[in-house]
Amino acid sequence: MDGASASAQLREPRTERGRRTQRAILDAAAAEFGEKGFHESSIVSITIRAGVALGSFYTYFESKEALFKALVADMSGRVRDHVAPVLSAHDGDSVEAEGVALEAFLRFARGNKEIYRIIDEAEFVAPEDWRDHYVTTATRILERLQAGRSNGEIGLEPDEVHAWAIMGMNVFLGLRFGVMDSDADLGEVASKANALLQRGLG
Amino acid sequence: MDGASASAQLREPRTERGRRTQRAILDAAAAEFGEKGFHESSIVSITIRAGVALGSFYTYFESKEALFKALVADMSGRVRDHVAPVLSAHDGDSVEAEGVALEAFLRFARGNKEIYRIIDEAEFVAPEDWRDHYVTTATRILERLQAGRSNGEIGLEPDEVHAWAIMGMNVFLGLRFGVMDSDADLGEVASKANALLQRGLG
DNA sequence: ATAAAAGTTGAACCATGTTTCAACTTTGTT
DNA sequence: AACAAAGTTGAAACATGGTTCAACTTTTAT
Repeated sequence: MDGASASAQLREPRTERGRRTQRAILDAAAAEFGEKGFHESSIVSITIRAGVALGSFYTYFESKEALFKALVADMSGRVRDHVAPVLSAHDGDSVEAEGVALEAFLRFARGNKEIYRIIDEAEFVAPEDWRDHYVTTATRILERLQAGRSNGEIGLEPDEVHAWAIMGMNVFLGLRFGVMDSDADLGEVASKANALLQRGLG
Repeated sequence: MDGASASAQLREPRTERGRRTQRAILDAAAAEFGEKGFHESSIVSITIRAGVALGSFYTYFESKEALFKALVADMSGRVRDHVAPVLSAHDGDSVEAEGVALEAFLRFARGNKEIYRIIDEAEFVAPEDWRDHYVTTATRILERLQAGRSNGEIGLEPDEVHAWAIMGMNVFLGLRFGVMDSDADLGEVASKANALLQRGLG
């Protein structure tokens, strides 16, 4: 998490020890929120898990909500950072690129189930941040589609509708095959979904 | 809400007056949960909104959670009851049928934003019920696809992957164009999404 | 070595909001 | 009309858990 997005919080740590403590709280919180959700999680339990005293929490975070928001920003960035390199390494067709992005996303979801839940729960706990995350994601998808369109690889004028449709598809597939089911073959899921995008049902 | 799905609750009302009170609580709760979400809503506030005393709540509901669950079951049924007739009135191609279902769903979402939020929030408040809702919905989609496949109207062997992909698409389009944006032309959204399913991006 | 700055601690404070309950009122039945 | 069953009421009990704070320890800088 960078300093900019952390504006709502208390002081950033000034020493190495402080940095470790803040990190421990952040990690403990990710695990706790991921398992129990925001409201079932408690600061007491998070600080115990982090191995620090209750009071230390307020040295680094203004409130339970501020912590959650910091986490959403952090996670949102991590998803992006996981998908982006896979995407820029790929140099095929741009519809295919969506399949590659989906597979990367599915793997990320499976490997980071708690992150997935945190972003989802932000819809209710931190609606602004949730909205930002999905608006940004949809915009990135749309930009890719538009690039593909000018290449002539895409047969229709891409639109916000298409971007949100693809994003929704990805999110639900992540939930079903990444999070709910740990055994599904994610490559296969991605390629089936991609075939749907490529050629449709008809 | 029917008696069967209400098993977790307290007594069903035995008189007309009781029925009215329970209904008032249910309606007030739908509005309140829809606006504020589960945790920001309070029973005090719900009963005030319903115009009944705090204590009356416990005549009809075991707890705040039981109320929420009753509501999820109720809403889930209402979505189904809104989409089903539209679907059975339609007798065209089965890919087209998905477009019709989507448009009905979008209209429902726009007209019942609170219901939408309640089902979504159930992922965290009542995970079992949430799961039931989406598993059931995906199953219905898959059955339609399979029927279309045996008609020869669908060019691939349909799968849980396709069902969840379509469902995710629908949910996100509902969120973006039904709930977040009250002006979008839902017929247009549905037909763009349907064109995507019909012929793909390629 | 020393002082200031940074960080740590956990008990106590406090706000919020769910749930209980016993007295009371209305409705249905004979 | 008289009784029982159903429903209503809201104050008070209760639980939970977020937040504060003043004493204390560690780190950093001079």
